[in-house]
Amino acid sequence: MSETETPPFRYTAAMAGEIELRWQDFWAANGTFHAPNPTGELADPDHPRAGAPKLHVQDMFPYPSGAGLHVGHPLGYIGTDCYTRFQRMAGYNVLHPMGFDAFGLPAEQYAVQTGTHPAVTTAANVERYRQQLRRLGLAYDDRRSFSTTDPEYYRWTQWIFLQVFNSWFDPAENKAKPIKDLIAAYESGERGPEWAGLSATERRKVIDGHRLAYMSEAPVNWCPGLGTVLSNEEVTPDGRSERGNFPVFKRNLKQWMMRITAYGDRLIEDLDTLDWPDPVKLMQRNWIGRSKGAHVDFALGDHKITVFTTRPDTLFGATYMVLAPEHELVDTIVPGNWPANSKEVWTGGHATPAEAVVAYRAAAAAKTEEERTADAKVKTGVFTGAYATNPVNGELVPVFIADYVLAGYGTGAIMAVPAHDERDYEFATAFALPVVRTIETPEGFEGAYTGDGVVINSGFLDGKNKDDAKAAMIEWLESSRKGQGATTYRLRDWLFSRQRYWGEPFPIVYDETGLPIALPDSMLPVVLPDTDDFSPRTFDPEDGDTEPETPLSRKKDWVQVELDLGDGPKTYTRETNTMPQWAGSCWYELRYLDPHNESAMVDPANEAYWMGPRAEGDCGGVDLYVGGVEHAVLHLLYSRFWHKVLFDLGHVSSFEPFKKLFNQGMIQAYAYQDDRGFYVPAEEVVERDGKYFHGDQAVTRSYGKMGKSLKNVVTPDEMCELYGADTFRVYEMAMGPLDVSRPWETRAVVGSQRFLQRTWRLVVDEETGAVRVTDEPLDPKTRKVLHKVIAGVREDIAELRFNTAIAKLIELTNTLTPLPSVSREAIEPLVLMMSPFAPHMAEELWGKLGHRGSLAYADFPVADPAQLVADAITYPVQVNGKVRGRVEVSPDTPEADVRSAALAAVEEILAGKEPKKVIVVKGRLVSVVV
RNA sequence: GCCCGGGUGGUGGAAUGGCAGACACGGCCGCCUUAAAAGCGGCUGCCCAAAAGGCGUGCGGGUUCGAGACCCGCCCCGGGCACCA
Repeated sequence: MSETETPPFRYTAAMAGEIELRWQDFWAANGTFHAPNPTGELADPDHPRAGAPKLHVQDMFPYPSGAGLHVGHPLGYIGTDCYTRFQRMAGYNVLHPMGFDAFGLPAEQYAVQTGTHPAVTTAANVERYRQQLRRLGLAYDDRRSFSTTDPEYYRWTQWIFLQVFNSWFDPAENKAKPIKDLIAAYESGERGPEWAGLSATERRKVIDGHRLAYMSEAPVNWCPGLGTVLSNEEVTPDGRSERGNFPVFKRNLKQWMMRITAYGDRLIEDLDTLDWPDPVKLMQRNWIGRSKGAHVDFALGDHKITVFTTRPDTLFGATYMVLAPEHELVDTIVPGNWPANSKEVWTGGHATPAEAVVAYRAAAAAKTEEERTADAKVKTGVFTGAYATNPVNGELVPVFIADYVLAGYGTGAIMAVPAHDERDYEFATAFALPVVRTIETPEGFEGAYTGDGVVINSGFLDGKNKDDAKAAMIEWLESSRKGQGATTYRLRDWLFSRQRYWGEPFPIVYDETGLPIALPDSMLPVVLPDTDDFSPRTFDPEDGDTEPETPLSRKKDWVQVELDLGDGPKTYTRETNTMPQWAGSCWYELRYLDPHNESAMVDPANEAYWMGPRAEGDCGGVDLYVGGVEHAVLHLLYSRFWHKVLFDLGHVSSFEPFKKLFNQGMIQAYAYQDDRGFYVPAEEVVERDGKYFHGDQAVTRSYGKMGKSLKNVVTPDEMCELYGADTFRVYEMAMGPLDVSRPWETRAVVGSQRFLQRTWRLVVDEETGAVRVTDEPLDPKTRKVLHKVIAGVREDIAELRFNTAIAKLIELTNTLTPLPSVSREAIEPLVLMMSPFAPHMAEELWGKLGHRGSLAYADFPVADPAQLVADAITYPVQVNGKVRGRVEVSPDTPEADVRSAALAAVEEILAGKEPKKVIVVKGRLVSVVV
């Protein structure tokens, strides 16, 4: 292409670049996108949107990785930018901030490899991200940006930790309360007389046992390969670490936990107040895994085995019991010899029950998680030799151990009802155990019947239905002290400490008792100390018999600290674990509201304005939160939990952080491998006859994520260079609905560039640069098109349907292009409507049209309802479902006239046949049946 | 196995139960040009040489005057969960 022959005033990539950088400077210099707060440092009563209705829109902030952004990353950011630019013009005071989730493993691992401090790497990556995002023209309020690694930010992360630490959960009111209320209750004697007899240290232990953040010596997920423990959520179903894919071992270690299980009910029930995609709600419900039922005690000699069941109504059908192989009572109940009538299949051929148990445990332990899952259909187990008593009918039932019962769920023991539970049925079939039906089962039904029906063989429950029988049985269990109604959760408490360097330090020290002491707020932040030794001790990934060692524990001069915490200067030992990466992202939506407040996490007035409930029963929260579905459980569950604690303690007025959630799709790409399996640069591959070639070599195509190693990365920087940011933005928004994943195709970007060029050309003469717009009114037909487009575009953007909004703008542009003159009446609304998508070009054209300053606060066009009425309606006429003709009539034509006109239009096809039925759908079509 | 999504031209995708394929990419043709690029204009679901016509939204049934959309039964793809008592 010869540059010299391109018209001098054409909208080219070079011109776009010049315009874009200039407007980015203008916006920054004028603080165009600053959003005013009701109070405090960011209040601005003179702002055009001060006191206007608010709209808080937020993206899931990124971890700033060393690789920078590829074209897939900003999809959601551009989406929210288009949406918020539109809503700002439509009158809202818009909060649209961006920050960085900058603690985390990659910077630390890079530090271990290179010696570069994570703070240095992180700062450089954040700066790179900022530049890339700025180049896209994203309209953030830059005063509200922060990184989770800023000490001024993590000061408040630590403060929230202390709020959680200094609280307990009152089940009576189903909410968190200050721990000092609990201490007062103990001191007043209202929680029993024991308190008076306890030593100071014993009292602290009692209190610590109630805190929402507590230390526990409990089985945790120890990952020697990473040198750290992991939360349940960070372990994959096959027992490996989500990061790094190392083996994970269950070990008893003393760790910090957060009592998220206390919030199980509210985390489930409040989902109903949220405007979230159903699959995400479902994933949260499943993860929390609430089941309602009962605990039932089965007597066994002097012992009792407590089981959890969701089907207390079937207790009369419990014909055996199963304990998890690891259950603590197993060794106690095993008798010396097999009882007389033990079946061969029960004993597994072993001489004594003890031998059988040892052998089964060894076999179960040797199975990998994968084998165990794969064998799920084949039930294994062994008889313990013991019999327990069914409390409801006094019958003796054999007690088995089997690995289909999990030690970690419920009580690790079940009553087995083969007639009405599929797993129990399979086991009973394999071990020749009796099946007693307690619910009437349809004739000819084989297997376990889990449906509803009339209760039978169940004494006082007979004749009831399933639900009534459940309630009656729970009542009976409670009154006869054989059990009680109970709810269990799959959700476990949140393991909150990590043995890593690059995270928030805990604001906790230990005194000589070894018990934790919260530092006062005045000592925050506890700054992460400098070091050149970043790595936790890591081990052979397969060696589970290892102990964690934190990087901070090696900083002896930091760990030992002299403080005056009220009773004179004393030496304390600091907590050397750090918080998990989730901590910083658990509350960042709140800090955006009041980012520089030094006396509070957020001023209550600012929180109430931006996030407070709008109506009775409204949960409040961010109005629109956009991000990937991969955070459906982890991040979204943890941040909901923290938000509820802050709500209970009175720090926020909203009880959910994110009112509406939107999951954007992924931009994916093709990758190509040669016959050796090596990836070849995707941009060098050409297609011939449906096959793909790199040079002369045939290559195979695969489809998935963009990645450096796949050699298929396309960056927004390249797109800005080749086409300009506006073209890139329009392309990403036009290529499909925001929530759908789709392949990237660089060569298709040119379509968006042509569209912007055509629009530009409507205003600017490409040869002279002169503005071509006239003040002549539009012809009536074009005016109708204009208003129809305005109405459609408004609706589409409000519903996040950017692709169809852009299609309508293209249609309008294509309608205006062939007209002899370019009317201001059409051009000004077009420029305003394009500004959410192509903001730089729109600003530039707005200036050329004679306006001063930015259009960011100009009124978004509104359609004139009078113009939305069509002049004429064309009715397609169907005969037996096929279109055979059409008639054009004026919109107010009476139905009878439409009908006769339509019949006339298809007279030939009817060929004299009398229509059986004629249906006139007003404004739509006419359907004739013969 | 269970629970969610989703299958529409060569491609990305449009379509409150009412003319399937808007808009765009690609392709073909034309204008402009010494030429090419860019730009502009036209054509572009499939079958048939064309017209007329017929067939078309994963497959098979159904409801309806009318189904891409609703109902029933399958197939395929993507995601989540996976012995949770």
